[in-house]
Amino acid sequence: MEFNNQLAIYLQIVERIYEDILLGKLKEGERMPSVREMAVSTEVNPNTVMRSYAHLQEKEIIFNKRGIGYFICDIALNKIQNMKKEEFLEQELPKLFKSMQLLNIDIKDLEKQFEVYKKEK
Amino acid sequence: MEFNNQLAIYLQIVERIYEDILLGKLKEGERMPSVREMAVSTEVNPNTVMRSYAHLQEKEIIFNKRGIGYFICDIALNKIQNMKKEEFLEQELPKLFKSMQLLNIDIKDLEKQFEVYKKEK
Amino acid sequence: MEFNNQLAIYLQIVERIYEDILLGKLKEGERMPSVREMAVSTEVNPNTVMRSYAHLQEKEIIFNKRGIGYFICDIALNKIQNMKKEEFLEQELPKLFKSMQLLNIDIKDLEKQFEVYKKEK
Amino acid sequence: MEFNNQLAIYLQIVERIYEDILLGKLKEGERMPSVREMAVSTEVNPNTVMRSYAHLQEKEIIFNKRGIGYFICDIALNKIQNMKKEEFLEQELPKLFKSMQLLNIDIKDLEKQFEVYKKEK
DNA sequence: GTGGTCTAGACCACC
DNA sequence: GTGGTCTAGACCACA
Repeated sequence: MEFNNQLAIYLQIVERIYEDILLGKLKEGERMPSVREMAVSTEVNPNTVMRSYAHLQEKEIIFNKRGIGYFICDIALNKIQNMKKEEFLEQELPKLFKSMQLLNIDIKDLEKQFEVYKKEK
Repeated sequence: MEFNNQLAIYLQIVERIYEDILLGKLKEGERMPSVREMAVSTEVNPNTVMRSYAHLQEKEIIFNKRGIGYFICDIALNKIQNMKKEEFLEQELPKLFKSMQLLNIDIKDLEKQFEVYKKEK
Repeated sequence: MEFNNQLAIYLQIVERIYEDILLGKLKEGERMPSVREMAVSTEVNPNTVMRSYAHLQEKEIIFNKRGIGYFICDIALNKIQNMKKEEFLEQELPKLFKSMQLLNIDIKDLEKQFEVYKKEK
Repeated sequence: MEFNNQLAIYLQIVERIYEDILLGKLKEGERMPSVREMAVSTEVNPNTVMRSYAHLQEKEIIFNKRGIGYFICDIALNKIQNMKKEEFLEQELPKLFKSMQLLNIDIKDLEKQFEVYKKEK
């Protein structure tokens, strides 16, 4: 897995797990890869993965069954959607609009770009 | 001045100066507030302001006249506009579009929100 | 059986057996449920039950007749009572008193609560 | 500092900090010892102290000023009192009463013990 | 000076 | 096999 330098690795792992749940790659009730497995697959120290998992457990996205592993909570998907939506509305959007005004960018420009983006994917 | 804990204080100051230039509050050729003045007005350690100014100097947004102070470069406005546009296109937009797809948000929703935002201001 | 995540499962099983003996649900000389039965009834891995039984055997609360099963020792009740009393006096009480002092809770408050508790049961 | 083996060291440090706040040894608004200082005074690895502090920050008992240190939140005392009271009422007390019934211990016995305890201190 | 992150490696209890 | 904790040591950004 490739990491960028702006955000702590353990948080980038968290973000990727959020995405995987949003995209249905990880489903509620399912078992997470073990700490060690995840450490190997992401080429990261197990401690770092542990930190990601601890963070997710704190946020009640996953929970632990002793000696067995981590599992995705039942309300995980909904919780993440709400969290992300709030983040979007309260942080991303205001920042976006501010940038647009400062740079005199029109909403029409965005539309075009978005079409391009969707086709690329 | 109020700071958010996610970004280094010196960079938050830099951002505010960028904005002030974009909005014409600070004009090319003008003298910047002295480090000490700025430190007082932002309630921050002078070292921190110094760091902001050094950063701006490196980016050739401001320049220093020894013993006199810092002044805004002639090409500052244009430079910032380009920098911000690039940042917008290469970082903000992709992130925005990704969020929109993950959360099933339509570009039409954005338009409405933007109208609201413009009226509020 | 429902388990709490703070204490090892095998120890929670041990605790429940202690209680059953103290309450007379399990009597001295009686045969314990087999490891498999217990595993089914508590919805736990047989290894875990095995561990509980091994723990109890080590404490001389139960003993094993090879090929037949586990039986409750003759002095089990008395032994558990002493163990629990010691635990109560040396660990629970000091912790309780410390909490009471830190939180300014009076012994009178406890009395009232205890009356309520006894009626509820 | 002496640690017992039943609870993670970083949580024992957390507990001691709770107590210090409850006892007024640490006051709201005050700066915490730096991570390194605390590590030396408790004879523990700085990482472990870091973990305690991160935990306390998560619980909004302390907060961080970048480059300066950790400070005790304004509502810390109240928050801890509530937390501890809830813990006491919902966990310690039921456990206590259960023990008392199983062991036939009277509330009068407790009173006497408590008097002894208070005199010792 | 401050915190924050990461790695490597060890050890442990538990299922 | 699972997670959890701790140490030691390094490196970095920040005030």
